[in-house]
Amino acid sequence: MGGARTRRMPRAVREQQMLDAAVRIFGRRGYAAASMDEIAELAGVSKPLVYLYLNSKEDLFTACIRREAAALTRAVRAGIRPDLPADRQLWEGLKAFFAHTAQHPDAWSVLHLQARTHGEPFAAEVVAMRAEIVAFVTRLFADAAREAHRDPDLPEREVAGLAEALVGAAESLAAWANATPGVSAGQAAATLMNFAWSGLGTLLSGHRWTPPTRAERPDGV
Amino acid sequence: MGGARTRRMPRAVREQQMLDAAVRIFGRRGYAAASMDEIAELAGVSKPLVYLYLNSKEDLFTACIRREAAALTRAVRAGIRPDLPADRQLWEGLKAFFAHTAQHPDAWSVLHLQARTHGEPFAAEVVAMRAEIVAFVTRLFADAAREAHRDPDLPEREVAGLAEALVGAAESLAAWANATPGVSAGQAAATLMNFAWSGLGTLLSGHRWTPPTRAERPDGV
Amino acid sequence: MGGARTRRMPRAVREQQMLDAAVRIFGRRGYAAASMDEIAELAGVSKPLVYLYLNSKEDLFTACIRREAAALTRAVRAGIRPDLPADRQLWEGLKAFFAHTAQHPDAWSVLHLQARTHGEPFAAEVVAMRAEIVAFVTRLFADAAREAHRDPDLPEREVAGLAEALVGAAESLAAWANATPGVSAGQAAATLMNFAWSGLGTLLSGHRWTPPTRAERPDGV
Amino acid sequence: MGGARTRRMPRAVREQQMLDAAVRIFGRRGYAAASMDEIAELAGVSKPLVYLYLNSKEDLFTACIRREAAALTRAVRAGIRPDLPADRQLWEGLKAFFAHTAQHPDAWSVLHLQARTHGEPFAAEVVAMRAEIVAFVTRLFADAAREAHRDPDLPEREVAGLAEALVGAAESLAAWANATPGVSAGQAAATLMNFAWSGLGTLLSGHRWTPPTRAERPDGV
DNA sequence: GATGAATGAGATTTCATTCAT
DNA sequence: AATGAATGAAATCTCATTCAT
Repeated sequence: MGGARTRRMPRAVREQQMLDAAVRIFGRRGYAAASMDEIAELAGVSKPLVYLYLNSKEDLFTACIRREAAALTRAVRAGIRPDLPADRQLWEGLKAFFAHTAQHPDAWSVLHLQARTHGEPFAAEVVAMRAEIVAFVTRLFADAAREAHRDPDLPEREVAGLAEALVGAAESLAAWANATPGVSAGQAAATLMNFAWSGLGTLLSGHRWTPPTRAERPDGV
Repeated sequence: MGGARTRRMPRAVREQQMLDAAVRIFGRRGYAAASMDEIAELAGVSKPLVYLYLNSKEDLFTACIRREAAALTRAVRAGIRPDLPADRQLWEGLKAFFAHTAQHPDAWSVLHLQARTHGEPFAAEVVAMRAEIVAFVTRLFADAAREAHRDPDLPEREVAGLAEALVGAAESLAAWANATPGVSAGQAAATLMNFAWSGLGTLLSGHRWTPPTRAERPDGV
Repeated sequence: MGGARTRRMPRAVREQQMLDAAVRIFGRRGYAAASMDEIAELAGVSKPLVYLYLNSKEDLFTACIRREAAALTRAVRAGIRPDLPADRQLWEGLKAFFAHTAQHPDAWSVLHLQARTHGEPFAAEVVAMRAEIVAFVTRLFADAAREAHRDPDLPEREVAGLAEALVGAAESLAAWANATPGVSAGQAAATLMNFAWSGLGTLLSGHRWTPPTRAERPDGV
Repeated sequence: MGGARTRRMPRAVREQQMLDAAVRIFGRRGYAAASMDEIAELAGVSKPLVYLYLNSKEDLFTACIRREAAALTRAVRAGIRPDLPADRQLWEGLKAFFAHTAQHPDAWSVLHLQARTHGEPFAAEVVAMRAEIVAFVTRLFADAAREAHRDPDLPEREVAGLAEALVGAAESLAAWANATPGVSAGQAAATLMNFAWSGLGTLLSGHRWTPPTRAERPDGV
């Protein structure tokens, strides 16, 4: 009763402990370099139990990715008020994103680095999550155009590219913010908002940067 | 020269063949999953020779990173005319970057993905390369401010963040352009220029997006 | 009794269910490849119960062998009328043997194949059963000699060899009859009777095949 | 030079040593219970070398079966003079068979017991070898009929059954002869010849054992 | 300059078996 | 009477690395 080392726990609880340990090890060592021995030890159980519950190293990795992808999207969605204007929604979403990745760096490593370094089965899980976020950002950009009462004449492909760029920048800044002491989630979000929203506004007002014509630089790549 | 199966070649040539093979395998399988057997076979030599020339798996990986980081920075630098205005310099640099990563996807995978998923010794090489590029972009931003004859009142930390965001967006777009059929290096560069340069211009003119005050959202994160 | 999933049954019944499952798994997979997990699942009980009742994998295997050896000898004995002449007794015994092995192929596999591929403890059980059958056949052969009113001058060792050969042929034909569609127990028995009883008659009448003398083949093995 | 423990030998030699060890261990322990560790140790090499040369446990087992099946058929064929009459051919073949199995009991165990206890891939190898031998015996039986200038009126299926029975009896006697001290290959062969050839002669002369009619035993199985 | 032969160490995975309820 | 939770021990297999020539 109230003892120190808990033995014999219900399966659901043990599974979460195992996933916690696995995310930490996978996030720090990478999939291949992570050893099931180490994960089991960190989870405080024997290796056979990990296999009994999670089946195989691949299944364990997949379970980690799924859990953390769900947690991240849940966190971002929870930060958003759909009734606010588009810029405010993006701002809240970015803040939630940077806050979550800062608080769960190993999980972020699993999603951003480790899962992508391996074949389709794993990468596909992350691609799905990313697609959801890119779609959300794309919708916000369209809303912004409507709110500005402009017919922006931005082709779909370009909007998709812009959303890609924003999400990519966010992913990159997450790593930067984590690695640079003194940079908070709010600061990272503000930097990105300034960059992105200003650029978007300029584009919507019809001003765009155009590459030099071939006449000027006939030797272009 | 001449014969069918070339044996006995000068060391420098053999080494490059080994690095070629290693970049391909490391880029596709990842560091841990790559096997020295496979690399040696692809290089057309025996394993002991790989060890004789490159010492160990770690050293071989480091040599790959160094060679490809140098190749990438060389390619970007070669694309730039320092006498042109800042926007044109950035445009040329981005075009060169996207062109090089598209032409050498395995090398880009080694630098962008594989090197980062492993401990300090490897990541450090890439960090150095990235720092050089970020510094270059930061300088361009400052040049742009001077050219606009504005005292932008942009604190250094923010400029660094912006450069970081731009480089991150570029890295992300490189993967996107490689994976999306029909997107050329030029198009990826144009998308990014629109995003970044327009935003930068707005910032320089003093307009900036500001987060809502605490009064409005007292429950903020 | 009555409900869908029967729980809580008397020990004797549960034990037979376990043995049924074990015979099937052991017969198909072999001793070592059979897993206690699979046996427990097929028996519809939990693994600890199997251990509670049958003690260990070895004990379980031994119990299977014993039960099936007893069942086979019982079946053969039940087919025989001791008051009939020797040839008829052999005929009935063979028919019963082929019928039983055809109806219980997994049990036959356990006795004929699996038990023999393992060390003394298991093989011994089968050896005992086999010895009983060989002794029975030997007795029949002796009876046949007496019935024929001949002093056959067959040394004991040779009779034992003949009985051994008959039983071996029967075992072999059992597998053949099981594997060859359209061969019934009666046909297998008839084939063997023709082979064995005719040969025995010839031997009893004093005609025997004699190997060539050394003079003819001085290089014999 | 002329040292005690030989290291560094050509691959072909090492492979044979490994097969020797594997046959011994597989023959005594069975496929599943045999451990690659034990085989490697008995062969005097490290485990990785076994895998390098023989690929996997399954491949190693298959290689054993193939080698020993080839050796056994070669031995039997070498013992036969095709220009002799049928009975002499059978006699020589049986002698060679019993001599070979007596001299290589582990190999015989691999072929007769272990290979059959496992799935198709392995059993198939032995089935092929056995089919060859059964075909040879069938041919001899037909030759005997021709030599006796009889039109035996033996249906093919029955001849096949007889050949099966003979081969089965031989297989069984091989184990018996190995286990019974003082029984030589020649004695085992003589016992079987007496049994088989006499029976065959009786059959060829038209006398056959016929089962009782249903009228006599209406309750037959 | 180049390689066939060989291995120590460690990876994932499975299994028979027991404890606490 | 019965079981969910848990494990020690060992299996197959792979890999980076070296030796002797």
